Amino acid sequence: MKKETTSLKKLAQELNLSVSTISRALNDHPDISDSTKTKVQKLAAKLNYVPNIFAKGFRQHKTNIIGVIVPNITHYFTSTILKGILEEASLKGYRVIISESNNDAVKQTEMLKTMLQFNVDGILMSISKVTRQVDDILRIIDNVPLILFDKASNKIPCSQVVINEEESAYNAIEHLINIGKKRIAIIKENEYSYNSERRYAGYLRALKEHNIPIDEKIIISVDDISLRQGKRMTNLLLSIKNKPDAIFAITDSAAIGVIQTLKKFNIKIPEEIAIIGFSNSINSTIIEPMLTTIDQPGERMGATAVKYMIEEIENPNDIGNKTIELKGNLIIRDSTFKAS
Amino acid sequence: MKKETTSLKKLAQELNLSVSTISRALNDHPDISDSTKTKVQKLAAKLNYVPNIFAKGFRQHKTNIIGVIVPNITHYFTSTILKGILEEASLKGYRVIISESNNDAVKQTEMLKTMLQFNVDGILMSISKVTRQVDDILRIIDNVPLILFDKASNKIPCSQVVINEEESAYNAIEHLINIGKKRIAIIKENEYSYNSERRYAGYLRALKEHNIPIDEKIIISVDDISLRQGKRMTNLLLSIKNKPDAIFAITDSAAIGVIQTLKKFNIKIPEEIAIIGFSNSINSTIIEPMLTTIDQPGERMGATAVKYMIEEIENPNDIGNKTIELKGNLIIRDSTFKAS
DNA sequence: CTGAAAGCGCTTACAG
DNA sequence: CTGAAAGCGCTTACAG
Repeated sequence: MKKETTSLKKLAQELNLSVSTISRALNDHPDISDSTKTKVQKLAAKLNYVPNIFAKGFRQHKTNIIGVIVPNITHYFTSTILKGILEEASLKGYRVIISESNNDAVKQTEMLKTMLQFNVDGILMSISKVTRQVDDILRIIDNVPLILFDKASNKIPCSQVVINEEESAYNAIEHLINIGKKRIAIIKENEYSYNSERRYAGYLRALKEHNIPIDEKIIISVDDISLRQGKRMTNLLLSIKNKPDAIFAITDSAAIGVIQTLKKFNIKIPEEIAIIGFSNSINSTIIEPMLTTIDQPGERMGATAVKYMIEEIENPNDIGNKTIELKGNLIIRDSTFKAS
Repeated sequence: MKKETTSLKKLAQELNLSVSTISRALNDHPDISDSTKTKVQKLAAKLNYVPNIFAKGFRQHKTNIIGVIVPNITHYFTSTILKGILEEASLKGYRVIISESNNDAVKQTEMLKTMLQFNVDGILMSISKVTRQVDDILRIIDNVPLILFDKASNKIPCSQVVINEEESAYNAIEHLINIGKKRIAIIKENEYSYNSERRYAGYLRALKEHNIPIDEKIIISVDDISLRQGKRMTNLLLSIKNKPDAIFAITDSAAIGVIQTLKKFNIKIPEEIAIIGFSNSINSTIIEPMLTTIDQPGERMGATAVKYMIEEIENPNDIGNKTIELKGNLIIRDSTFKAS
């Protein structure tokens, strides 16, 4: 049973003032005398008054809630982004409603609709891998500010906060070239995926700029870029006659599968085959040899997305359409370079 | 700029009916004729009507929002619990607001207050490690259903969903005894922590029931139970004259630190020293040797907590006060038992 | 079967 | 400097 909560009305009765005056006093309105203000504020504190955000939001068409949709909350990188979102939002007085799309486009649209129903002030989204139709998403944009992060899309005209995926991948490949690797394989995603496409583009550009021929036979695409697939694809790569001398797996977990398989075959890492992943997940320092990878600033990404979101919420006229790129950072470890 | 949304009023005007009738038709009220109902529902669909949950909730004193407070969203186990919470809540038509306490008791109280301000229908919480004062929490209980999960407290009279921590630890220690270990160290937490206390209790009971003397010298307490501390404490354990032949670290990350240090000193695992962790995190299968640990059903814990929560929300008279224990599952791997 | 009216807790233009 | 009143979008007891 909910206890009776103190409302403006109650405070008004207690002090023999009108509800309007109480409201103004609590909001520090310039019209109200200081003596009244302190009187009201004291009583409010004493009676543990908490404004009813719903009534307020309902009245002002503002809820101070930001909706967030991510494919999978249990991915470590995603959870660090969420941490950044929560922290920044909390600082600015916003609450966050989180939903998972589970990489299901239909569910994603559903979530978007519910978010609208909850009158969120804005939506932050990392789009599902299988989002082919963006029509549903575009329709939402009309009603409420939307900002995409991490898994973005150039088909959607809105602000986007991403990692410099292409450049990071480029740097990774260049590092492999610098240590003398000449035949560099990539394990990427099959389905259209923003991250995969961008990293693949960086891979291609690096090879081209260094005049290394591109060989389709060592460009491997998989459905889901998992540890298990990393293992399977390594078996495949080892079976071709002209083996690669380096493998760039576009996620850490796949890269770890690669390492585990190479170790099974007693292939020397990095001498025979070097490996690079992407994400700097915790695992990348636990696998032996430790994995060279690209660190992504998750918390900063989340905080940045929230900042731009609040900007748009508070200035509804200039809806943004810029892409903010945060820098990934190549972390060189034993899987590409032996210190000793 | 928000587009004009369709309200009951608009539908009413369009159809020359009253707002009351529209409301009833949409809610499938028995009083309304079928013909009116279909007419209204068709137009609503056509005009893309979405009810304003705030007006509704405001009116009915119900928001269909569940508040969730956790110490740290980036802990893998926590994120799996959240996944379960999100899924179950979504199925039942509830949204979830998530906040992090960062193990800060003051912030935790703040979060509780904000949750109340947002009129959440109920609060699900995993309490911060440093919660000494539960007064603030107890005050909240009066206003809204509260259920604790994972990090619980017997000082708070409310339903709690936890793992059978004590029994799981007991099983872990018994397993060590079964493989012939006689001098079993534990690395646990210093500060009061529900999980640590329960696991420690299981450790003590197992030793007692198997008539193994308890030796304070190999009962190690640390401030934060991290990988780094796992390493440091292993150094300490190796420095004492009568070394342990097994180490139970109450988290996987600490256990991994233990393994890494033992490997550095070329100590054979599990022959010389066996190791058990707790959580079955992803890391536990990547470290070599793979870690024996206790698997905790995170998603099920989250879903269970939500189920009981909705129960309490919908039957405000019988506030629960039971403890639901989910079973952890000992997963035996190479760090305690060599298959070959 | 349908409608008019009150009210949820708040803010704000208007009046004094 | 303060108050009375309208209204945000909805539901529901009351009336017919």
